[in-house]
Amino acid sequence: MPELPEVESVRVGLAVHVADRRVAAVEVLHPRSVRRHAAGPDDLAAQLVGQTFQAPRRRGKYLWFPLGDAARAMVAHLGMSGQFRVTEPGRPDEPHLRVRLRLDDGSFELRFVDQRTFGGLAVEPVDDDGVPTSVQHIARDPFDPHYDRSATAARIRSRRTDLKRALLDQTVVSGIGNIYADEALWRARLHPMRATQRLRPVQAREVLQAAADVMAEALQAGGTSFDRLYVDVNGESGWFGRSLQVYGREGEPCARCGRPVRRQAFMNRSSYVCVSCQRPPRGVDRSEQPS
DNA sequence: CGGAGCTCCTGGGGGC
DNA sequence: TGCCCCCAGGAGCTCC
Repeated sequence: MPELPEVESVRVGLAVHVADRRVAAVEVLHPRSVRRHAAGPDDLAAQLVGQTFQAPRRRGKYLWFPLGDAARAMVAHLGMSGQFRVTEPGRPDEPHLRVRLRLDDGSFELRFVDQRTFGGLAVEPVDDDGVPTSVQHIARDPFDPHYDRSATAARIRSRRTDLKRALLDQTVVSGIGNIYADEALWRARLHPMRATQRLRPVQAREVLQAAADVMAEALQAGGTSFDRLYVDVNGESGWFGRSLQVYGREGEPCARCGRPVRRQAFMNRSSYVCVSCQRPPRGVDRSEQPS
């Protein structure tokens, strides 16, 4: 699923194609994909046509394209399955094509394709820092030059919840999803159910550093795939899951200790842990269902 | 306001 | 072969 490294790959790929391009026409093929644009599909199109995209920006998993008027931006979230494709006009529509943007004189198209429609596009005002309305509540991510790891660690420890929940909370630290949360926890040898308030400061800092490291490595490798839903902006499958040590590896030996990786139900989704390396806190069964 | 649970959505896969 | 159910999960929303 697209987490920070995947979204960053898309941002870099799109920068070449869309920066300084003018929007000639917008066609919304599925209203759900623009549901975050409160004024509706026609208004979205009207606000975009004639505008020029500036180089795309990103915070966490949000991507946005500042418009030439510098007062607004087109915000994009890929959700579970969103993709951008840059194509020539006339290429057959993808089965899950949701929004088509014709750029320049119509010589090429930017297509938003999204099977599960968890993602979407909207046009929003930006604040003095250029951050769109719907992104303002999102915390800075570990790649942000103003990201403060110690402050983020303190914020995690001030929460009254378990560690994985805090890592997934985009208002605490952004960009981390289920996959990189599991990877970071494994690297830091911390169990997902550890109480945030009982963590030592160094442990909170270490799991954040592990998250930053694993995401940087994934970005280097071109993002993570294993779900062919994700392709880069030109439709080429270029993402690899090779750096994942625990996620999706139920029953396989832990790369550190050789004991089998376990899959545990957590927050209505899956967590992959080595219960030998990642000691469960008291009260949590080491074999099954933590919550 | 913080925390937790619910819900949106679609296609693939397993079971029968 | 066909059908049903479960699963994947980001994040906004609601409720307490």
